[in-house]
Amino acid sequence: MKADRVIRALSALAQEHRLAAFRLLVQAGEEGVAAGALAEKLDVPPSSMSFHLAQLANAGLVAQRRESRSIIYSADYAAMNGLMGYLTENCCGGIACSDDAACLPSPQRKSA
Amino acid sequence: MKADRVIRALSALAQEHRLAAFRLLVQAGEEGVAAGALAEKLDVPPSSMSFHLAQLANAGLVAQRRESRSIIYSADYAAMNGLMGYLTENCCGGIACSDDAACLPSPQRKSA
DNA sequence: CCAATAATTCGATAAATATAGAAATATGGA
DNA sequence: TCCATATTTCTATATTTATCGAATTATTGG
Repeated sequence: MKADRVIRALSALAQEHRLAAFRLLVQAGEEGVAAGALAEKLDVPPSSMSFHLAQLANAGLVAQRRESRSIIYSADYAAMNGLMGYLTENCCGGIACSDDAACLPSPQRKSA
Repeated sequence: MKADRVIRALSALAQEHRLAAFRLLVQAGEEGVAAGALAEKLDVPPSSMSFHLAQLANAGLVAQRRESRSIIYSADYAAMNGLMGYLTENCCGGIACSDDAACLPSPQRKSA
């Protein structure tokens, strides 16, 4: 993952409503949630919600698909993984990285 | 980890120089890096670097200690873990979370 | 085609953030 | 004490971001 994209992802998540929306999407799974439903659940005007969803989409954190009149958003788990990986890259300079308290469980994991 | 603190952490990381600084600190480990060394390495004026480091510290992502004339910054790995955990909480609604392509390796991990 | 629904884009304004020079604060050594 | 070093705080300015009503675009059903 490139630095520029990581920053867009972090910026996208660094906002109350977007963070809340993303978490709802993470929990919703592949099925996703409609834009309007998110707006209602978060008590945000539709135009504001749309603005925020556009940022999440631009950062590649969510996918969108039309379903009849609604536009359904869903979390992109691969992007989320990429973000985590970038932050923890070369954690601790390789030393003591398996130490429970000091570092992440599996910082440079590529796949299961 | 509380939402407010998560947002401060994400905001802190969502900036070119701060993200770069944090990554250097993550890689440096417990030893840490002096403020001036970071400023030089990132080619940022000392006052700007100080501003950015203050944000990282305020977000709880880094610790600082004085060592003679220098102030040494180091990454707080526990905070980083907390951030990751928050983002992936209840990933996929519990379904298919072990699936390699769909979700994180160990999203709700509490300790090793 | 027309009305209703769902969402986005536009536009104007308010608020927060980044930048960096200058001044101030701490530390260590001669 | 005086000077050099290391960093932070102050201050001003430029830039970016958030908000949300109004207008616009897309879809469905009558």
